[in-house]
Amino acid sequence: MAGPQQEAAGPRPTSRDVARAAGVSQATVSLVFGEKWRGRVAERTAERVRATARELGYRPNLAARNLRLGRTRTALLVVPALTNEFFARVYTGAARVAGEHGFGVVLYPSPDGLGPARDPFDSSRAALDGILASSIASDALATIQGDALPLVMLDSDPAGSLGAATVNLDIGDGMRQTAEHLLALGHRDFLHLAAGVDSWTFDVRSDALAQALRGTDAAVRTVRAPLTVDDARTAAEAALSAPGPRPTALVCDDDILAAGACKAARRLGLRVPEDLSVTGFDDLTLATAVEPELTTVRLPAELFGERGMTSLLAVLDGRTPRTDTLPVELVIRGSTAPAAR
Amino acid sequence: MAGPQQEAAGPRPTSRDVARAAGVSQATVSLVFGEKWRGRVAERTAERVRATARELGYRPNLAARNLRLGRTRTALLVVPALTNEFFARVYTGAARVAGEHGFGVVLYPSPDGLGPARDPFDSSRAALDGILASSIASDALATIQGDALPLVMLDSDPAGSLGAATVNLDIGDGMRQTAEHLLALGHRDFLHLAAGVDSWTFDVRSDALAQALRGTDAAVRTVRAPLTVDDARTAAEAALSAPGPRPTALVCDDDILAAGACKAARRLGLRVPEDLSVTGFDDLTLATAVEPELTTVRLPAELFGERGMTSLLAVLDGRTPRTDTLPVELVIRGSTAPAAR
DNA sequence: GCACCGAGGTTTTACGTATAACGTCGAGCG
DNA sequence: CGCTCGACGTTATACGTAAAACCTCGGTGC
Repeated sequence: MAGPQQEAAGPRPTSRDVARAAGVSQATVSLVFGEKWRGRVAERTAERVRATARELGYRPNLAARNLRLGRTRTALLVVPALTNEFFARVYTGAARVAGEHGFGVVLYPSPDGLGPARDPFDSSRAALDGILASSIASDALATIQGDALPLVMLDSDPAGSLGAATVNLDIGDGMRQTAEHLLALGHRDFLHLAAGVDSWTFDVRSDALAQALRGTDAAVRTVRAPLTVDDARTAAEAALSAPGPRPTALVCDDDILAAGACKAARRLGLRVPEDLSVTGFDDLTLATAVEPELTTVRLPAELFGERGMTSLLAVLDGRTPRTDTLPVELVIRGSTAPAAR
Repeated sequence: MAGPQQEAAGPRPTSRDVARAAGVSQATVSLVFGEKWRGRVAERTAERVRATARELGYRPNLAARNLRLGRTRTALLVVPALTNEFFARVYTGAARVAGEHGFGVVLYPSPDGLGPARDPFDSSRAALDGILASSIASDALATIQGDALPLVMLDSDPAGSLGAATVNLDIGDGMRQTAEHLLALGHRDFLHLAAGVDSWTFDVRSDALAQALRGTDAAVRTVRAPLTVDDARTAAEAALSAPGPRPTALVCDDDILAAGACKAARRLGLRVPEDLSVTGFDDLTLATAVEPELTTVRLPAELFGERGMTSLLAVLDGRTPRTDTLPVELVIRGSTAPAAR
């Protein structure tokens, strides 16, 4: 417990303190800690400096180093909400790559929106080198815009691009795979349960679904709901008990919506998948926790974050990152089955 | 789109550039941006400075400000994994409070462990003012220890405390409420499905459960499993099909484990809750997504993070934070029922 | 008429580090 | 012996900001 602590509190020791105690100049201390002392400092001296530093509990002052070097090795990740497992996984991937390159990741503060009174960047932007932004967090984009920092977008609308590099998920293809799977099972009456936010991703999914059904005799109706189990259940319950022919396939934009839809079905006395096929998106933990397990489009969330951070690091390095689109994969489980006759 | 951009790239303008362009001294610019210019700078001048700054696209250099002020308005949050919804919610609460006080939050890098080769603090600790650490992330604690930074613990073992302020969740009471609920339903044969990591929180839960059953004729057996749905299902399946009398109540340390346990029961042809009562912990999204909805102990995750950050800010402010324990609440849903005779 | 004052600035310095530029000194060599 | 050279350090400076200390000047009280 006694360890290498110094005499209680006092201000943190600086490189100058270490230098004085070790009988060398401040520059030498800096060299030793800079990992760039090959041939500049004798091993004996370096070891003495390190020992002294340890004794004094010295840690280089990051703020000073950042100022001196003009870079901070910190990137900002902008996502709507970490409580959504998808974005937590994006963060995980991004943070891993960042860490491997000695970078830290800061999150856009207060994802569920603190009052718009303050400019959130003013306070919580620890000095940054660059920004990795999910386009879903649309409200934050305006703030980012004014910024002259290097920017990489995650899944941005190619049309409305800011000229920034982008990493995409092939959401449209996921929707296509889903539709073809359901068509092959004989489904013709689709209900599309979409997330409440209206963004361009809604259009991508809707268009892909419509495209896939074109040329068939299948029809689709769309309902929107906020991204919670309860709201999805309510919306699905209403839609499924509406007059007219009941859909046999329920395509959801998210596993959370799908889970809610399954609950709605059960309340209405419908069996999944016998009476109603349900599909999701993301392949969250949720997808295999519910019964039946969800047929869903697996999105490579970690990889998404990794690629995004890799691209950002490339930009910071002066290189031009390739703009690529990550493939997605339909995972067929127990929530889909042949359409009832 | 043309907005207040300057001539393309070039190095970012500094306060000196703004000063020169506005015909004032650098100090004046600093005063204007310091929000502390009441009576020091005439309104006319201040407005002129602001206009010039806007025109040049000036943003104060955070690294320099941090160095000068000796504080960074940044706190580190140490949690095991953000993909666990509980910790994502802790983050959300902490980030909200931090944001309200102009603080940013950095996360301990690469929660699922990058190679131990590098000291993770070296690189990704953006210059910090303090640390908020969940004691669950035990491997990180050693690293933190050497640090002279202000520290607040989340749910720390009171015994092994580092003398740091602590915010606690009353996990033991949650377990007690669970046990009493099940006892009242007539259950006498308990199985305790615990998370795989062995930390002091395991002891807290085990002890509380044992304590609650003391004086009754009930018995409990314990099984451990890693914190995933699949592992929990496997472990529960094995335990439930073991020889001897089958437990009627399955107490899980986490909703994820409980979800896995429910799947195990279904595989074995047991109905939940008629044949087997199952309880969880945390009250995650999962808890109401599965069927039947889980009886579980709701932990105030956001509040937990908020209180922790509030305490940390108090410490940074030189005040002594009160060490309190947050109450938890058993939420009774559909996964528990009277014991079968 | 003069000391005083407050408003509205400016000059100067310090924060802790990294590194370019500059000694110093003993060894090697023609 | 004088000269160069590499190894090992040191001195000096800059990064961009905040703020203490210091000027200047017109108005005021006596």
